Amino acid sequence: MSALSRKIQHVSDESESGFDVPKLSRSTLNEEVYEQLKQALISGKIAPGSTMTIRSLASSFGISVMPVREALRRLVAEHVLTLLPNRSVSLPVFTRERFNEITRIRTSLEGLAAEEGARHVTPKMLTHMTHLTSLMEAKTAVSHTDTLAWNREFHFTLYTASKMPTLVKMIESLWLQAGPLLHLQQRVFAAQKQPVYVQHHRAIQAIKSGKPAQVRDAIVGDIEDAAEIISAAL
Amino acid sequence: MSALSRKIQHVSDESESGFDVPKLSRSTLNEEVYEQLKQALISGKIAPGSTMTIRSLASSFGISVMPVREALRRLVAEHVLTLLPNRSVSLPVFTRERFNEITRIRTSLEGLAAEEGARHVTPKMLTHMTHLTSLMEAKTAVSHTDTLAWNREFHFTLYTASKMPTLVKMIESLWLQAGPLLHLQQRVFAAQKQPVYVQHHRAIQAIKSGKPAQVRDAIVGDIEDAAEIISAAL
DNA sequence: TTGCGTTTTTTGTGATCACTCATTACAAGC
DNA sequence: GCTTGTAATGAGTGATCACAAAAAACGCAA
Repeated sequence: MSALSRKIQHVSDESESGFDVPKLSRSTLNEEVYEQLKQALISGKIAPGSTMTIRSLASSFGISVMPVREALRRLVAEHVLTLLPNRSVSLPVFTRERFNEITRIRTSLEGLAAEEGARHVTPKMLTHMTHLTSLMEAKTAVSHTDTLAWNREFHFTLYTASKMPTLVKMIESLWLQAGPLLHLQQRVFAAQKQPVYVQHHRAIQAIKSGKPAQVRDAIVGDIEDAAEIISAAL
Repeated sequence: MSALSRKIQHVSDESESGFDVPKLSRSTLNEEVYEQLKQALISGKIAPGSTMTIRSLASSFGISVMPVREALRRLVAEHVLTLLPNRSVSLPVFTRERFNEITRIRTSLEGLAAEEGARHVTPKMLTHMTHLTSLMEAKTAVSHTDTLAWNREFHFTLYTASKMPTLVKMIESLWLQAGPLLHLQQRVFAAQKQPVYVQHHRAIQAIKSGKPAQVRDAIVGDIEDAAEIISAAL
């Protein structure tokens, strides 16, 4: 029938924070397309500046235009894609101004999430974060994709602990917007013989000693360190 | 034909083709529906917690289901409406936790926008902001809707000056999410014999004396003052 | 009256078709 | 040769239909 199959999937259960959402949800085609496009974006498979048409995407997915339409509109609403005056969508090119703006917003929001998250981190989360950092620093050659995923989980474990779901969603949106550039950072990081995530360690230590403000500083530093690397390669 | 008519609207007057004036732009139905729903939301016409069906909205608009669908999905993507497990949408009820979260995010983002905007405000913008504030403080009885619109314009004039478009869009989204509560604030404010927008004056003075950090403080104070009022009435 | 299983209706999702606008190609005219 | 009007193609928008799942209504038995 189609390349996309209807599956039953778990929707972020967030067990300890006890949020609303139901345990099971059937995925729709437009959600599948949305996820696929998201993956394509963060893995850099889509060239910035390129426009995409509904029909071509639909035919390549083997489905009709409607789910593609909704997925694209959703990404536009999330500021990941932009709507051209022609009403066609494109992946915007990242200017240095836009990158700097996103970075400043990120330091503001993720700083808040980190400081507030630090107040609610459980010991289990902390060991998880420590584990993730050690994984990232392991000498064994790992794929950039994995490292990126670990880094992401490190940050969002902390952010989710803040119990500010709206804030976390906004940060996710920002990460998605910056998506095409994130793996660029990873490449540079990996070029160093042994990448050391100094700010991660600072954050972990600050959490242990119960200094939320220092956790904020560490996370902000982490973002700015990465931004510097990316900005140099832009 | 339909309750929503396609309108021709003036967009810009710069005509490079000699004299012929108005550039024409045709709005789509889903945008119309989106705007209508937005207006209904910020004017409090939709009860929090109420669910809305695509078909009923479509029939009341006199159009087919598709534009309504897209408009609703867009509002969901902007976190204004929520998607229930049934896949129907509803206007979420505002818990005190959610309101506090939104307020904290607002102080963070609008503080940034205010501080950065203060560095780029033109004299013309400043007089405009002063004028808006005096309008809001005028003794003559004005509608809450007007006051709300003036307040909104005051803030966004400052924010837009920051030249951070992504940031401004995110703030707009937050205002929309808080929309149903904003006119609640206005009602309380109007209950005072003569509302005085202290923080507005502080902001204006700080802009004049070139102290962006103080502008930030004033705007943050404005948000927190309003939040206190709303929180008390929640 | 209450509880439960069945039927009917409602509702969201996706496919297909028709329509309009934008863009391009092409050709006629200056 | 360059410009301009016109046809052709492509692409987004919206209407209608079909389908599946959820909700509501109903009926029957305890």
